[in-house]
Amino acid sequence: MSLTYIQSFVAVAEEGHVGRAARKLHLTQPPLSRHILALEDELGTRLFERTPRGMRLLPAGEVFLSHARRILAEVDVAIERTKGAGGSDD
Amino acid sequence: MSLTYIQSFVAVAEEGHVGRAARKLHLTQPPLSRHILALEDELGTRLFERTPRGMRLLPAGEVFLSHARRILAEVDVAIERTKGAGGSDD
DNA sequence: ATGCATTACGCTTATCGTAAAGATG
DNA sequence: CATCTTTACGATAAGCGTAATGCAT
Repeated sequence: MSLTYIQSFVAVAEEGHVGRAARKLHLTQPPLSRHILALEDELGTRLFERTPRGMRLLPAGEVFLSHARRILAEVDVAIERTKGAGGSDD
Repeated sequence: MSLTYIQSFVAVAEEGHVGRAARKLHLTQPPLSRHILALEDELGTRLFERTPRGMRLLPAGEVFLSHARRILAEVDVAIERTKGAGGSDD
């Protein structure tokens, strides 16, 4: 599991489209598509349904999405608060 | 930021010793030491005090530790629940 | 000298981007 | 055939381990 892949997943979930999510992440489609596939492989389940219009969340994907957002938010908080705690030591 | 580095940090914090933490993680000292240095660099603050006996948490390190544990626990929950949600689809 | 952490350095593995290929309306 | 995602493949970058170095008792 990797935070990069989690960020990729959230972007694709929000855009519903690998191409648009890739631009948002300053990345090209292939690596982003691989992130999703790797995540699905690691979790042992499909997260998106592939449609001609793009990517649509499956139930397992929605479950993962809520956790993914929480994880990323928690990481942001961890960074911010740790920087705050150490700022006076430098 | 990387989940691997966060796991490394928690191991070193718990062992107070890079060598022991490395064995616990099935790794050697140098990469583990680099994980900690990279984390400190990214956070812009020292997380450990280096003593002749090993590594001792600084205040900023203790702040980061509590968040780190929460992040790793949340990741575990995310995996478990997503697998559970998708298990019937396969 | 001992017991730590860190730095140097060569190698392996992971990840990227361009280009080509599948798949579906 | 148009619009997506995915696979191939060559190149770059990240990460590991052994060995050497630094630092403090």
